[in-house]
Amino acid sequence: MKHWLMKSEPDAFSITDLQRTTTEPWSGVRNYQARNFMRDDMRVDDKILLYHSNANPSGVAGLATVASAAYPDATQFDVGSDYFDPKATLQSPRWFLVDVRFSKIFPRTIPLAELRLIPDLVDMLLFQRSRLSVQPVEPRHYRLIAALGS
DNA sequence: GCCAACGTTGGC
DNA sequence: GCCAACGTTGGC
Repeated sequence: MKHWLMKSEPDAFSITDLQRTTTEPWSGVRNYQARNFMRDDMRVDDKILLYHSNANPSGVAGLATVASAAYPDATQFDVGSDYFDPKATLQSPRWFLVDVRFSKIFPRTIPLAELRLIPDLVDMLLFQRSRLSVQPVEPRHYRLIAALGS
């Protein structure tokens, strides 16, 4: 099983929103590397750290799981959507997503600034690739952060 | 709101 | 294929 970190801006879609909808198509990812992780490497039941960016504070807000295999992101075909992509076609979709299932809200968000101070997390990809919104997480990093949020 | 980091686009 | 210009992300 793989472990992931996925970001959302809580003003747009927070972990509380995910709790309410239970399962959500993770639409709007428009970065090729992030797409490739979802399309090629994610499996149902993989574990996810849900990260809030542009938040107060930014940090890991809770846990989720992968709830589907990858499939085309419908918003790429929707002219009215912010995520519309004129170069995408039904025959050859450019953007893919997975469904994400709520599992837990942390009692408090673990702030990025606090994660940076934890010696066992120094090699987390999050710190070097701060703009990658879907990224793999080492199992030991996942376990440590999940424990912090319990 | 500022700005650094960095991913993408497009001319050549 | 290189790289400058540009746009976006995201912390603060």
